[in-house]
Amino acid sequence: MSEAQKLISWYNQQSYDFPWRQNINPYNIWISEIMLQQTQVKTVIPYYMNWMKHYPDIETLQKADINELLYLWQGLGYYSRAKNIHNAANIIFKKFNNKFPDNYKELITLPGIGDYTASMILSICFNKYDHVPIDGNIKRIMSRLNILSLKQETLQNYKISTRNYIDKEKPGDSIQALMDIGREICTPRLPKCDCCPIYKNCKAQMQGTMENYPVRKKKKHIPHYDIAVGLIWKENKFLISKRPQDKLLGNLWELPGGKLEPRESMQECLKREIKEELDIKIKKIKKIGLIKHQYSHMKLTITLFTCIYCSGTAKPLASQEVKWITMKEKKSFAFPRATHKLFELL
DNA sequence: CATTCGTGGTT
DNA sequence: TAACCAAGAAT
Repeated sequence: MSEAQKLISWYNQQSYDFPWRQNINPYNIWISEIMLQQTQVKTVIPYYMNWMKHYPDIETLQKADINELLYLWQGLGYYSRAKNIHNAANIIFKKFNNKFPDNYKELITLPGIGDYTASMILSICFNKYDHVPIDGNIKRIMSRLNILSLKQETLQNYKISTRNYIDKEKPGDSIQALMDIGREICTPRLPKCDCCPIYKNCKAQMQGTMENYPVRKKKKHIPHYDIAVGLIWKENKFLISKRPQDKLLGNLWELPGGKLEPRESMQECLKREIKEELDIKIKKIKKIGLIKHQYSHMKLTITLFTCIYCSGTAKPLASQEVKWITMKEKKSFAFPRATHKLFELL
């Protein structure tokens, strides 16, 4: 029995029944694959269920409002994924006449779909053999099987080694089997080699050096910033502003404020930022509390103040949208996690 | 090719 | 508990 056949036979004995595997079609797999990018299965499941309830197909999705999509995406992270899905749905519906592309050339042109996702859709939905999806799980498995050095860890190398484990009749099942092994068995730490159907081929397992692969790159220093933000009240409403589309947390709403500059107090910072961004003046600044929040590439300490609107137009100089809303109305806007943490201080 | 994109789980 | 990591893509 070939290695690929061993995998298939192992896969058939397993029972990982995720919602996107219950009715396999390009739309379902596409949405699940986008959500699963750099995101754990456990986290994705409730978002996926909710998404399918609201947008069961491409036609429903393409005519949806991006703000609604973002609202459902709240808390998932990497928010440009929602924007990309929306744009891609429009392209599929209009340019491809609502027929999901079944070839690499067209798939790869869609926003948010890269080599991995295109190959995954082709393998699972269309049972195509000629494109091998390489993700973090498969990299880890192949790196351990072949004890690859940092220099050998190239996409092409991964694809070549992975081919040996793909059954020509059932490419989709082969890939899913590898993903399941990577997630459940060949884990980054404490891999469960006893349960692995292909452990006999694994050079790292022979040496007992599994955790050394894949080779870790040196970590980058993560900067830390202090931020001051304000709940600016006018009557019973406060001000929120929409973040620019193509930057961090694009299209999400937040409380106005900004980064502390050298030799500046937090209160001075808040006044300056609000003057710069919105051209308004405030009074009665009072500290509420602070939260810490970590992104992939920076750490923030955000101090929350309340204050009273004094004068000015509240016209955003940076040309992003602003709104005065009541506390009740805030639950119909999409905010990033950090802003939700700030609201919890109240 | 290195950075920039979030958030929550895990050790 | 700080560090690492998760079904990557875009720039």
